[in-house]
Amino acid sequence: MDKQIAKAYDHKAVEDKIYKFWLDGGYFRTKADKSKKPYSIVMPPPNVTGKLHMGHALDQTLQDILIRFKRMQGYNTLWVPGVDHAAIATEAKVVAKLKEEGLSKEQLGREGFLKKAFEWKENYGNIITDQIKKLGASCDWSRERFTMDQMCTKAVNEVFVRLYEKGLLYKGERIINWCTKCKTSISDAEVDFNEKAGHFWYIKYPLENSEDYIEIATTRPETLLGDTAIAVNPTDQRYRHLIGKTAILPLMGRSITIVGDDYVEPDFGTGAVKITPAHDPNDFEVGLRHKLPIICVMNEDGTMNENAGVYKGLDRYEARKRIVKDLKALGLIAKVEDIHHNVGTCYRCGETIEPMVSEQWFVKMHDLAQPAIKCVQEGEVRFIPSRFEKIYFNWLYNIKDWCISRQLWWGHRIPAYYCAECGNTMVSGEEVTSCSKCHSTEISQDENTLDTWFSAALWPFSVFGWPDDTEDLEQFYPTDTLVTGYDIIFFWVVRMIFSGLEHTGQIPFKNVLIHGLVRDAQGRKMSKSLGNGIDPIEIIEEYGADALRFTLATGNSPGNDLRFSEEKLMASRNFANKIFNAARFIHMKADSFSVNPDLPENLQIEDKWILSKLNKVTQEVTGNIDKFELGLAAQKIYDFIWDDFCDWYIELAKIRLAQDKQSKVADATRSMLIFVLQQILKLLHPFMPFITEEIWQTFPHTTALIIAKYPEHEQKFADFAEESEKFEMIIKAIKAIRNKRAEMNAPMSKKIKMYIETEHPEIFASTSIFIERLSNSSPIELVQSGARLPDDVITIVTTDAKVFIPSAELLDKEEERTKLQKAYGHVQKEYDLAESKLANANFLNKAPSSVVEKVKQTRDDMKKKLENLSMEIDKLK
RNA sequence: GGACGUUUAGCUCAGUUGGUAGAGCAUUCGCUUGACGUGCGAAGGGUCAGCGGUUCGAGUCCGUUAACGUCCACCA
Repeated sequence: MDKQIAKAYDHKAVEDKIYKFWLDGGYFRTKADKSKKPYSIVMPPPNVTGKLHMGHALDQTLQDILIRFKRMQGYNTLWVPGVDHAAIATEAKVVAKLKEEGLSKEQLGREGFLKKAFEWKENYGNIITDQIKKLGASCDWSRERFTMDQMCTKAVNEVFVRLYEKGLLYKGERIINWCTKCKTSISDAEVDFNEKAGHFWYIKYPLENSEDYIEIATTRPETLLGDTAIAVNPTDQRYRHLIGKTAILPLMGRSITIVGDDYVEPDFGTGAVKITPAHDPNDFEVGLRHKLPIICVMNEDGTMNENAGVYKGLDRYEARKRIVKDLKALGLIAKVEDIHHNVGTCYRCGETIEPMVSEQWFVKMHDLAQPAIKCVQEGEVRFIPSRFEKIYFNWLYNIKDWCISRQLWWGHRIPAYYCAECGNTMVSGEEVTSCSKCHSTEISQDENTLDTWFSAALWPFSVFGWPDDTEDLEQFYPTDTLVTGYDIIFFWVVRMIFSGLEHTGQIPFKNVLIHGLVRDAQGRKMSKSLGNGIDPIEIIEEYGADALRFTLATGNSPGNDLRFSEEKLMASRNFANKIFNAARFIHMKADSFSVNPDLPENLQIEDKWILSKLNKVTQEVTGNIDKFELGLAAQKIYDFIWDDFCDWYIELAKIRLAQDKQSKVADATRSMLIFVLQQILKLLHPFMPFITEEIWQTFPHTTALIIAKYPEHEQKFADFAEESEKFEMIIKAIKAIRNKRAEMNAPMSKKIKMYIETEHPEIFASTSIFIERLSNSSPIELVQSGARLPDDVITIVTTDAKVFIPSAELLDKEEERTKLQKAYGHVQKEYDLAESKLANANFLNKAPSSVVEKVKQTRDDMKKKLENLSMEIDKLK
């Protein structure tokens, strides 16, 4: 630190250097060590080809605060970093890149494509980890994992095999969500419902052997081609007689039956529903109940297939237009309504989802969900804030089977093998080369890959080498805290919990700290399409990682969204600068002064005051962090540093040092400055690691700050409470004098004369130098009640003292009297309130005695003040 | 349709087991103070969304209403 020249903190000169220092020192690396209590966090893995956004920055900051705090408390801390292969997202990016080169997936073939994808991963995979480092994340990079590395893949295969053998996995034809753009199935959780404008077409289906029609309404006329029934509610008088009858499917001429089913709501639409089991989840269920044929009329790319008759080959929307036109021509369109309805879209690409019957792999969820519900109900896993438990339960109570197969190449290939000879299905973690039944070698592996979240669900234990019985697993699993946003509770948190319980028999983590979204200054969600995203790296460049971290950690509470603003960032940067300058000052005054690790014996009252405050803030901050109230903790440290330490203690120390540089008192003050600064650096380190470590190292030290012991509550400091309170009287007096001076337009540059009347003359006498300097007064005179004073004095009344300032020339009696009367009114109100409480027998009986004592104290104080004030008001008459 | 969140100073937000409200920014006034103007000293500004209840006491707990927002389900 160039303490002679630099007046402002330069984060650019510090952050990379300090990060390298930590890395070189191996402070992030952890060994399993049974003699120490473990504390572990597994990082939610960002997408391997992604870029750091503010959401990550928040997430990582919170984790790093917890890890650094626990590390300093002496825990054996481990923070495991890693990245996710992000199946759809990455595959889509690679496909887009290939397209630029005039290539397609299909042209390259599976192996060729995967080669390209791995190249892509190698090129871009480090970007995000480098960015995480910029934030100061103290994770153990020697344990960095990738969801598709060998270790994780082993876990994925093991889990697949176990679930299969347990009968919890099945392959079957079910209705799934199909994205025609990504050309893959996606799970229910991956469908976003967006309101879109559409139409409601009322279509007449002729009844067989009749002139009559039955009218249905649909938003997707093209699915008509796959209709295999019409359903009505069995209680519906209008249609009851038609149940069991047959209608003719328009355009196709097929006979379809009319069935009765409770699913149909008589009041909606026409009360009759076309049933397309292959293209609607509800219809699929109806189809199962009535054993209806399933006719799929669409291809994977959203064009109509051979079952679509003359519409074959047309895109689904083109087919829709043609079908409507043709129906119109036949006079079968009764009416068309404009409507707004919710349309399922792909969460990745935004394309309208096509529900479609398809053969896929599913995880049976019911049995897996039960222990996951229980462990949260019983408090084994705790959500912070707890309201998210409700959302968690709601999802699990209504859970449906999880479609885990994806028609992608980038991901874990499903370890299922099929025999071409006998059709046998074999599931194995090892490659299968011959059939276990017929010994044929005509074996092919399933072409599909697994949902990204399938591997992510195993993350908390796969990173430790599960299913092997590793030291890491034993020491660090279950992990302590998972930190993540509320947006992926369903995708991820739920699945990790049931997976952990099922496969390891243990919960994956004890606490789930949920944070909100980072929004822009207008409160909008940051998104690529809006272009309102703020790049954390640019912010770090301009303001520093410490400032960014502090901004993200303060002024919000768990689970709530936070608005990102430049103003807050500036305030955080200014805070860093404030600390830097405090340290610079201490270097100037106490450099080469070796601090005695034991505090000096001759502590002054102001020393005891700051130690008492420090002790209190230490205790509170530790409690707050333990309760995940990181924002509160940061705020308290901020206030202590800025207000108590910088604005008061350092100012007091200046006066002490100026008194007599050689004295023992001055030596003690120098010790104190260094001691308190060091405690401050420790307290703040988890929040602002770079600047604190940097300053720490400019003072004599035995260890790096990152592993220094976090301050603890000290009884010897707590014992200073009484004296500390006495010193508060002096602070109050100084504040009151300054206040009055400002009011009276008596600038601080003008020296004034003061007399003080108090019941605590010894305190005021011993600290008179502070009062004189900090309110620019000539030596104060302590006077007794009733002492003779100059005629025209302004009086300042505090609880503990009356301060008289002779300043006839400044005094406007009338104005002064008005002010005093106003003050009297305020005090009177406070007094009355206290009095009324004390007159209330219920209060006296029921309120805790400490509260009663406090109120009594207030009443007495206010009474004294009132007396003083009224005397002064009288004098002014 | 169901659930949840928010509503506190001009703005953005804190408020830890209930003990008559705080910060940052903004505004106004005063400071060329030997760490820092990215600073120092001060001031103004709030019936804590409305109503009702529990309590000696409610921003804090319960009920209800309103506005805004989010999530889940989903109507063919």
